Amino acid sequence: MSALTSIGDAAKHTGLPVKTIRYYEEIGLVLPRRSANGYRVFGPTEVHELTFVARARALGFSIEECRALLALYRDKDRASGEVKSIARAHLRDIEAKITDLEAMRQTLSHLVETCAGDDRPDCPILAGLAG
Amino acid sequence: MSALTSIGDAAKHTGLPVKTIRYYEEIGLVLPRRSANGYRVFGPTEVHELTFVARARALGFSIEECRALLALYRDKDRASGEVKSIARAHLRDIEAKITDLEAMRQTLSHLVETCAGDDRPDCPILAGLAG
DNA sequence: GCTTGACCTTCCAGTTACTGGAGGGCCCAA
DNA sequence: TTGGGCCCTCCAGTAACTGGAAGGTCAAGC
Repeated sequence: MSALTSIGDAAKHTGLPVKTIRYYEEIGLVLPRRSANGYRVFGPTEVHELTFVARARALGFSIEECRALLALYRDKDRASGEVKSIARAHLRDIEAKITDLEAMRQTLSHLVETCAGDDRPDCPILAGLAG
Repeated sequence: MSALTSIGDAAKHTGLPVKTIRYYEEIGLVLPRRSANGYRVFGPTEVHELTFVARARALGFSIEECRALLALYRDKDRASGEVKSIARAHLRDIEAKITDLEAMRQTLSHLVETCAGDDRPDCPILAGLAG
């Protein structure tokens, strides 16, 4: 099956855009080999790594966090504590973002509810923003 | 009081960094006048507009949304319906982001909980990312 | 043998909203 | 006159792609 794939096939397997896979190579995240004609060639390892990165990105990890996680993923002798501490730090970031967004949602939904939203100029939203 | 202020004073009044205020001028958002020596001069109107933008940004509105809101803020004949529709669209964005982040938090906190986080290499977090 | 189309390649520019820094004026107080 | 604290402009960098131009490769069809 997935012995050696082109970038297009790797994209289909991972759900990542072709452009993104090229970008990941450019920044040294996942490095394919090259065939005689200069085309990128992805082995099963590289496809797995791309899948790994795609999932980590979907969980909101930054590229640098992905780089660190990928290094641990490759290192069969890693300590799971290292992985966990990266994940926990990211989890805190996510929770902080949720808190911020909840506050925005609260304020904004209140403003939206109190605005008539008709042809008249009076507007509690603008008034709220003006302070 | 706030008759005419320098950029530094405008920054203190609005809580915005000086650099950000310069940037807002550069993109045509809030345009101060200039004094004879080339320094920016902010009247009460500009200071109010900067405050308005600062609040809108704090609620997560993009610069382009701020530009639209500011145009409505300036237009005393606006229809509040226009403001409300911008705000409601943004509210939907915020809610969508919260939903995404909640899903990430859910998945990630589950992975974190199941990881021993010690010196051993076995790691449910990495396993989960690998799929 | 030649063309067509779907791949693939590189390189360059743009996106969002700033942020940092270099290099240099202006102005008031000691 | 020197110092410090403002102010100015311009340039480059950030994160993570994304779009587009210009061109090479390869198999299928006429």
